[in-house]
Amino acid sequence: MEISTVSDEEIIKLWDESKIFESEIVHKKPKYFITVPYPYTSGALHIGHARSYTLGDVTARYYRLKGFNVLFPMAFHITGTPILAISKRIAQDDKKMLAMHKEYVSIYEEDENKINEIVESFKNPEALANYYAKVIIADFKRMGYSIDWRRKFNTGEKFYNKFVEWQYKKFATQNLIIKGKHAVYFCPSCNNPVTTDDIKGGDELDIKMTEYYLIKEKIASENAHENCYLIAATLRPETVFGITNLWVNPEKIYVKVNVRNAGIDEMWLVSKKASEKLKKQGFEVNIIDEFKGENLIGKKAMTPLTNKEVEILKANFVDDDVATGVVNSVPGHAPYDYVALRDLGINFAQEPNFRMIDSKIKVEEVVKGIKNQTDEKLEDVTQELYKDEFYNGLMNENCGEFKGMKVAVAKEKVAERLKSLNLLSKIYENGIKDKDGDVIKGTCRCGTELEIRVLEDQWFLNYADDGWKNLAKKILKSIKIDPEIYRTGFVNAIEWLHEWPCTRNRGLGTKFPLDNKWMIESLSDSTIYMAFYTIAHLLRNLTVEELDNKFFDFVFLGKKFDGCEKYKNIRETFLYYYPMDERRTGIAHISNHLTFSLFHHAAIFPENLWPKKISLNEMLISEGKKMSKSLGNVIPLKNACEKFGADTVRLHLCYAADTSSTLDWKEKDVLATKSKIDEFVNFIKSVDGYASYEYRDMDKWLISKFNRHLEEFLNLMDKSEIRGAVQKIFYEFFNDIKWYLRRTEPNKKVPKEISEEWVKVMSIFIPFTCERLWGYIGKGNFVSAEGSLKVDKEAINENAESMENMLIELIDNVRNFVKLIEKHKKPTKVFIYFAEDWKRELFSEIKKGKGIKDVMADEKFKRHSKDVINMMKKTHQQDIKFIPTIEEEGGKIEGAKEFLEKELNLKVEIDVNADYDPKETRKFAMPLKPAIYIE
RNA sequence: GCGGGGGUACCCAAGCGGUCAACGGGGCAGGACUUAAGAUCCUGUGUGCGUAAGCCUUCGUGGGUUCGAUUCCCAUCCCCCGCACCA
Repeated sequence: MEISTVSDEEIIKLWDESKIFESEIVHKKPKYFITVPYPYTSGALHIGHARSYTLGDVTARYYRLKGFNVLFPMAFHITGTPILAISKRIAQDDKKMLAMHKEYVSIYEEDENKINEIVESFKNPEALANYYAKVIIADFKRMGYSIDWRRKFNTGEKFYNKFVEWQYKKFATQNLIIKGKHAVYFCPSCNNPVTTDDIKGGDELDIKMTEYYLIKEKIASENAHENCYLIAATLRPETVFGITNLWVNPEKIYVKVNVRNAGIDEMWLVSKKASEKLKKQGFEVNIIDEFKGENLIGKKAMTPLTNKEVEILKANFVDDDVATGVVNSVPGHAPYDYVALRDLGINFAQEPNFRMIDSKIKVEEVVKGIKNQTDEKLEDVTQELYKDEFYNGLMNENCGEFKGMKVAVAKEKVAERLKSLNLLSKIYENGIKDKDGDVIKGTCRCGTELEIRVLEDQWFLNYADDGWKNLAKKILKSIKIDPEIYRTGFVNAIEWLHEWPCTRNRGLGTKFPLDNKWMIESLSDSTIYMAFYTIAHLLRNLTVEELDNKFFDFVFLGKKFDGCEKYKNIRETFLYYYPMDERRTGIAHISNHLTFSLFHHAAIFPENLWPKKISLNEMLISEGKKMSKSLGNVIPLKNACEKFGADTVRLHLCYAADTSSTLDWKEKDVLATKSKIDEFVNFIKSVDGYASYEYRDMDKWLISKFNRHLEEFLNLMDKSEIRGAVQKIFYEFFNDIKWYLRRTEPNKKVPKEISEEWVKVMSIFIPFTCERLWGYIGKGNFVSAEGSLKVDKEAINENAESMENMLIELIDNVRNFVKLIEKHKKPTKVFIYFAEDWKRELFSEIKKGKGIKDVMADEKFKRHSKDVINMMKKTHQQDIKFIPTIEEEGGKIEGAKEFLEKELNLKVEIDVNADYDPKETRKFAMPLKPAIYIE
């Protein structure tokens, strides 16, 4: 087949057949193992996904071209609830979900019936995952990704489960997994915990739960033997120092309940509704007595830490369905309390502990304009005051040992203190207050309002473990981060990570090996799977039973067992590819996935197998806006490929922005990239057919330029500065080509060697185009399989480049003057003069690093002292690379005389001795910068 | 508030102590080619001045360090992202 004319699709087929992207051990060759996170198979890929993958593929191709044995694998993530949630909603005939997936499927299918049939099949989560995996593979191939597909798998497959189980058993033996309490959203009618995917509007709304601190305030009881507490709920435990009274709603039902706390029975007074919530949130609660709130009014309770008796007052604004229905009144710092007391006509400002936080904004000031406790503005001023106090406020002398502490710090400290005195507990409420003070509560997709339950036996990865943290820090020290600016992100992430709940009640993936009722959470099963890639295809030949702990211990850690010989090649394969040389992904993953990956590598693998480099890129937006379904500006990857061609999409993703800035996908710019590729094709084709011949000067210049750009290109690629690399080898070299063509017209012969090398390098970015061109220029095999790329350093000719540069600048200069002169008369002739020999000698002195004093010692310079000082001021040692003789300069211009005359439309007179110099312009001439006179 | 990143010409965007009036792309204007359009190529594109190698003012704003700052330091204003159990 004539490859020079075939379509992208046919090239993909040829690549597949030739297996050039399948990597096998080659001991003589250096290897390069690069991965990009596997996609989640719940929908079609869009152009935003393609950025990381394309940069990953470009890197893979780059190293392949440099002669590395590259492994670039891919798999699919199906762990977690989203796929299940979609299936369920499709099964329930959810219109929105159906429409969305019909749209996705219609990207790939034309026939309406077929589309419906496929979406119908999505009722089965497995079918959904498989379908999208299939189309993603097609998309990746269409994009020309050089992936070794033999290693693909999905995270629900048995052999992968075995691998993850092995990993978690390892953590268990290292005591890195702990068990504890964890609050979750729970749907009472579905009878299971829910995640974002099950919450109505969960993907758009920010549904969160509110964590209330329960503060136990001792209250007298008829029974002197029991410990009885009024349980006030607050978001601000540090304000206990400012409590002047308590609020209870007289109209609502309250209860006295027996709560068993750490084996001790206590009596709590809370609203009846609160008692039910407490039960659900893991408290052992028995109702002893039930009464109206008014029964509590007038009684006194003791505030903790300060041990002050305060009175319970009535307040109708207290909601018995929020937390406990008992509220601390802190008028000095809570506008609501201030206004409520003012409404009651109670004077409280005399209380010695009225003010307990010093900050700029004062409660008395913010409430000035507030009419009464139902005023809507109260919410605004509360937020304003709280924000100021929290971030800028300091605890004052009323706060005992906490005096002088920042409020933000004191909040934690006071809570800890109360906890240690057994005077603090927590309760969770559905929803969090938004900016307007409205509580947005989570509702299950089934329509039921969610409640909060506290799970007692949730499993956590204990990232707070000091030993583990230190290992993660150590790994970070040794790993390369590109661009380096993101390193602090990792430092912070490692520092802040603590217990991470790593199990879920539901979802696809791997069962938690220590407790089979749990599933491993989706971020937690994807931390060291890069190691799995190296051997995934070999494991297919084994039975699942064989993949036990011994097996993985041997393959990954080298622990031998009887019969391990059989798996020697698997161990060898792993060791050949590991450690991973590079992981490429978006910066959004720094705070979780990537940092988890560091932790897990550190815990499982020996130091010599830790990953070597993480390369990162920013996100992508479209025409200045974030891509989102609601804006309808999501561009499916397949559509982009069809519209612009995969090569254009690839090159544009590489060139349109630096990796560390957001890439704005603008159609206008994409089209410009496309036409640049067309230009490239035309150029390479125009080269065809010329045999090698004696190089002319301009050929040497072009070869020099090419090699210089190539050298810079290699440097930039090694630093993952892909945009800069493209600019050098494509855009800048293109400008050189244009110049070359102008200079050598009409004899448009470009050295064939350059076009070959150029096609090779460009195949990294635009592989389809280059594959065709490779065929066109008569090379066999695939350019994508080429494994050599060398800079011909010998060919880089600094002097030739400088001389050509002189010419370019000369033209510029002449044009400038022509513009000026044209206003007065029509120029016809240009005289060119060259710098006198003494200037050349002076340059050579400067180049040697001589100073003014050294130079002035010489009589021949002293004569021109004024000019010498001037020149030395302007000219720096490092700027002087080459000092030609007058003859060389003259020769260069002479050789280009015809060209100059044509370009400038002037007669050119080369006056080496400046015999005719009416305005004495020769004095302006410098080495490599001839002077000109125009008339 | 904390943490991170950033503010560069009409727009996007590189530069991160001297070669910078500032790479590259887009746009715009003029020219070549063409019956025309398109494509392609060339030229120009901060301002004001100059028939001669320059001068003036400019890289958010205001200071400072330096022989020299778009680049370093300080202050200040503005924008974006993260602050978690969500993939």
